[in-house]
Amino acid sequence: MVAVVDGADALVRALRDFGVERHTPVAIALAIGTGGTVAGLATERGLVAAGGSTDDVVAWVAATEREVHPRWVWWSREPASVLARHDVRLGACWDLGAVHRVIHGGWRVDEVRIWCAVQGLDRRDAPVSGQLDLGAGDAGDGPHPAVRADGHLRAEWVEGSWRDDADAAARWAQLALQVHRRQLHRLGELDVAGDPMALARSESAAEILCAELELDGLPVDVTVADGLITSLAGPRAGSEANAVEQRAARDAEVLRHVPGLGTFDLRNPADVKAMLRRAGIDVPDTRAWRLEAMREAHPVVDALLQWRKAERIATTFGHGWLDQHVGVDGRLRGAWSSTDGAAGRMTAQAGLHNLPAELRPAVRADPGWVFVQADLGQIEPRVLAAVSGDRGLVQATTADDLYRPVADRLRVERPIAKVAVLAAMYGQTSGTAGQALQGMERAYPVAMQYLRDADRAGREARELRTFGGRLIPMYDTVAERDHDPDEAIDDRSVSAALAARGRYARNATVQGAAAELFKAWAATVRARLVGTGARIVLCLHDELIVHAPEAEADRVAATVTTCLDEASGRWFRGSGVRFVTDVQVVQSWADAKG
DNA sequence: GATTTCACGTA
DNA sequence: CGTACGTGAAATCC
Repeated sequence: MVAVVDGADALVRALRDFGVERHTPVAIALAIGTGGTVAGLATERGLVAAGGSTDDVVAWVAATEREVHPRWVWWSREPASVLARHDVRLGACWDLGAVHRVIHGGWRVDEVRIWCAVQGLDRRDAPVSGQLDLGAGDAGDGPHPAVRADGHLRAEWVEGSWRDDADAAARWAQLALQVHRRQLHRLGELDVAGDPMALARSESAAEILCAELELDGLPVDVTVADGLITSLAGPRAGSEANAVEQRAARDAEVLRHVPGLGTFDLRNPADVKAMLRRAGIDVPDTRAWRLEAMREAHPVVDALLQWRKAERIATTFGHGWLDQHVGVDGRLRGAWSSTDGAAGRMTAQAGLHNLPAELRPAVRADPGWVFVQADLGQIEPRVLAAVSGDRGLVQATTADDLYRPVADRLRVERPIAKVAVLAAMYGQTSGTAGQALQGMERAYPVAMQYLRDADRAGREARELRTFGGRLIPMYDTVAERDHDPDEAIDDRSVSAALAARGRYARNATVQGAAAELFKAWAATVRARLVGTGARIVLCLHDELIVHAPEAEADRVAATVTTCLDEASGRWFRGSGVRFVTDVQVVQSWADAKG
């Protein structure tokens, strides 16, 4: 049954006919077509097809949000982007792609992968675009117009043939609802200590957050940015010839320290290595940390390191970067991914996640606005305490500075304790960490056992999930080496690869759980800020920046703190672990003191 | 033209 | 012989 509607009241009325009452907990699938002029909704009892102007359709969805406040189910974040562009920010959602990544790991996702996974189909058999859809799998009408008799999605539907047709959009939404049911079932089967359902919800919310981060952007004062870049890398080049001239001038500052030794391309590491050797400095590579120790050996080293710094700004974060990624409205925008390939951290492009500290003064709140900047303190060891349940480590989290009680327990200085804890989590065995690790083993055996189990799972390429239930993908680097005929497979390289996998798995369990907590926190903050002027404008692994009107600053700061308690309470229910955040209200990112 | 290597910024 | 990511330049592969 498909109800065709042409207004907000009609839409809500149609939903009521399907048993969806005001504020009943219900999932409604949503597909929004071309330009937002077409929307299809699906409930368990019936479908709704809506068509009109973009403003109309957006308004109808917004009305449904107000009236029903459902959990919106969609294939991907696209509807959230469309709605956000029209300033409609929804509350709860279920993103099939995000949940797919939880269940199956990795970051690549599309409708075909999602569908094949829940239907138990082989993706390689799926029809591809351009192929005539007349194969054996296509005999007669199936139960759904988008699904072939062999169970695969029809290529033209995957490509978006439904987008101009409200009725078809409703059918597309119907499939989303079907996938949602299957994902719920699959999550219910997972055997993990955490709460996969809660993870699915917060990972879904992170997708909306990404859509909004892409739209809103990070406030940047272009004038300040321009000044900083100019002081660090020189003025904006007026022409290509001018740019070449500037580069040559920068290079000359280094090369003048090695007169008569030949000419070297500073952008070519092999050339740089040769240059240094001529100057009497022999290094295996020319990395900064290695050259740092050689600063005194020859003046060219210091000049080179300074050159590298300026070159970095000039090439990656120079005027070109500013022009390309910062809009005329003073917003730095890049694509956001809610999940990286390994542990599930958020990633961002356009330099949002690796902006050099020197440029942070340019990240400024608008006049009359402020940044509420918050970061999680010592998140990884606290998360380790929670996921492992090590009572001693849990006890240590009651301190503002977790490393203090750990140091007391290990009977070492605080810096040693810190190194020991980090070494355990990262799988480091060399250096000064080795000795302190012995103490860790005695003091926190449960946490250490947890890490060792992860390490072993990684070495053995066994399936491993984070506390919340995300599958950690295992890349079989040993097998990959087998395919390289040039490389001898000696025992050393095999054991090195195994050790690397162990470290990867060890770290991914901790980093992954931390990423999940962070996203749950960010999602909670986001939900709490809907309806206010404040917006999350940056997520940086353990740090959150909210752009807020000055008058709302204190309230937002309190919200950020409260939301951490809420999120961690849901995440690590009853773990007794204390999570802490340092919240600051600042005008510029550079003013936030770590 | 696409992929790999080196380097370096962030957490 | 601590992990992850994105980016740019040059070398390298095809």
